[in-house]
Amino acid sequence: MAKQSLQPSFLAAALLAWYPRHHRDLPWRHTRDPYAIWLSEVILQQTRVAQGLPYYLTFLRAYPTVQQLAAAPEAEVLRYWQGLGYYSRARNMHRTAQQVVAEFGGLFPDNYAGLLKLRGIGPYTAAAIASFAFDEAVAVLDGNVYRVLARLFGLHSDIAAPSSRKEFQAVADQHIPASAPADFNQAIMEFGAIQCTPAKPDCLFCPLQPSCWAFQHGQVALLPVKSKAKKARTRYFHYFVLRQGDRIYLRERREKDIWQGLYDFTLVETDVAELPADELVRHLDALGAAIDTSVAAEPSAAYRHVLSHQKLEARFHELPLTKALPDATLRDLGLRAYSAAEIEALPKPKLIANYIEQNG
DNA sequence: AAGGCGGGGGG
DNA sequence: CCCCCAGCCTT
Repeated sequence: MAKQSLQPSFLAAALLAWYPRHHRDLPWRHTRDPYAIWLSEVILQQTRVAQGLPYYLTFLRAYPTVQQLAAAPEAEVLRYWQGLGYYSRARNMHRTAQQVVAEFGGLFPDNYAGLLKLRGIGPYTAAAIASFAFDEAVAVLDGNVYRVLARLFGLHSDIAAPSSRKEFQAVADQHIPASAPADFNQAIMEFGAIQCTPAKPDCLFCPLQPSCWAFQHGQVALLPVKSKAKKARTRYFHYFVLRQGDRIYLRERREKDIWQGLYDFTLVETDVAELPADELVRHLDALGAAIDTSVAAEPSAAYRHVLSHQKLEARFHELPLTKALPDATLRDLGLRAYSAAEIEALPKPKLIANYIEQNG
């Protein structure tokens, strides 16, 4: 078969022909509302469609407009985000909603450059909103697009390196048609998600197979080039589940660390798996905690929780209190006693939500 | 440029 | 157990 040259109009035509026959029917593809598009794109930034879809529907029902999101308490916004991860996305959305309402009268900027200035909106999300909501001809560059372009054109730059962006963006911008920027962007991402997948791409039935550099050179499995992330470190968390009656003490995580803005129990972190017994006693004394030692139990088995950059090993010490913690302790540690209903409404890391679900 | 930030699915 | 999936912000 003769190799075809991959001209801009040819690639666009092929993708635009492929898209209507293969694309998934997803709710955010039926709206031109920049607010709804923004929400879907932020959720999809680091989340699979199957995982993000229910969150999109629930979130949009809770906050149908940017005004309603802006007026919500941050903890409530985070509670809707619970389980999705990368919680700075929700915190940034909340702050940007407030800015859009306060400074722009509730109207989003209608172009790429204006959108890019907003907190939490980077090159990808700005291009997505600008093209989907406002028909601006700026190409999106996400993981799918990197992969498709690397294979089609034989681009060997490391896609994990920030410096590669310019090269890929230039190629993508060269191929996006001014007549259908939104459909082109949807199509090339969907093509990467369905046809030109990371593993075992469907080259046999690919309309671009004759003009695909990687296929013609037997390098489909070698592209894109991507340097490896470094290994995750292990952290050991020793949680104190301080209970008084049917209430449990929790605190908001405010430090610059994982799970900012979410609630968990007070804890001691060590670099060893087991907390030495004398360490436990010392910390409880420091808390001013009056523990019912007749009920106090051994710590739980280890709960392993894997993040992309950290491996957590958590043990939970169930500690029934005979009286409330001293006010000074509550102040120092930011602790407060919450009822079960209050705890349900608080945003919590998956690890903590799982533990409470299993242990009341 | 490098590091930090969650949580899934599949082999 | 390993691998893969990734955009934005801060430093």
